[in-house]
Amino acid sequence: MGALDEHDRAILRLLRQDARMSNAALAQAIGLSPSACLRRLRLLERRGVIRGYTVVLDEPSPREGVVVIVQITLERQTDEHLRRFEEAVRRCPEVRECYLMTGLADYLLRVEARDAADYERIHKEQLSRMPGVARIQSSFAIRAVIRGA
Amino acid sequence: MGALDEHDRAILRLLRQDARMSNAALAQAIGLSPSACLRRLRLLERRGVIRGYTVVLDEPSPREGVVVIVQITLERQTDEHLRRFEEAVRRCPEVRECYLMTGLADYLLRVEARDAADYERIHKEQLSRMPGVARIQSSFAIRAVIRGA
DNA sequence: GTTGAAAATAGCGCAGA
DNA sequence: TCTGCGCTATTTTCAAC
Repeated sequence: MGALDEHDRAILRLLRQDARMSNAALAQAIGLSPSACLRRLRLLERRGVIRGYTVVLDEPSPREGVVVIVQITLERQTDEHLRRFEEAVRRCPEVRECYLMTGLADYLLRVEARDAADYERIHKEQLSRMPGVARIQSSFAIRAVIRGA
Repeated sequence: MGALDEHDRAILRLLRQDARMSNAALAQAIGLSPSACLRRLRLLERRGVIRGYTVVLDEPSPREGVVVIVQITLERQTDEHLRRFEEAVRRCPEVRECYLMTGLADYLLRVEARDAADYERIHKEQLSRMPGVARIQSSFAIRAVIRGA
């Protein structure tokens, strides 16, 4: 049931590049009729393969921003709790990386903010409001020696 | 020039949640006519504020290898010690990111290895031999939710 | 920023391989 | 079951105000 065929993969590949392209253009690109293409798309959404669509914003120039390593502990570690938290974290553009970890904390995040005040906003408005969050521990990077994306 | 007003921010906030929502719905949500809303959207795209749109998938594109978050404490934090350590860490290709941190540990690294045995080799032959290293604490990532470079 | 009209698109039922 | 076709409501897009 969980198998994606060639058409499904083509849909995902194209939408990754431009999620706002019309279904008509999408259909033509993969060589299907618009209705067949749309039906596949809705099925991918309903199956949960596609969680949503988001805008890619212009990133603040990497030298200016401040990097914060955030360790987050959830109240519970059930599949449902993990799933809901991850869904929220994927929608937060300031979170550049996120790993489910072994050890004390559940998640390790790399967050990029413009400055300390901006991080305070992200902490208050985004991180602390994510579902199931029990504890947030933030460590500021003084300097990047080797920088990620 | 670079000022985003309340309407622009509303557009970005809504598109972050669902980039495929229709311009008509977007316009209604922010209280503007569809054409005014679309003009703002196109302007945000042309200005580069909006870089693009992508689909949020259930799983990040799978890549091979295991991610290990490594916290390293140095024996001393003098400039010379930091410099020599950083020089060594830059030469180690398995270290994908490295930050000088506030808090308990001095450095936080993201290391990518092929598997656990490969990480053991990196730990033994590279990390533990870096100059001035007092303590190495490794945490394995179970899964990448949002993946870095 | 708004209105309105024309073109394009989405979304749905239905029939066929 | 999945595809393609036709139809209608909705949406996009552009012009004029």
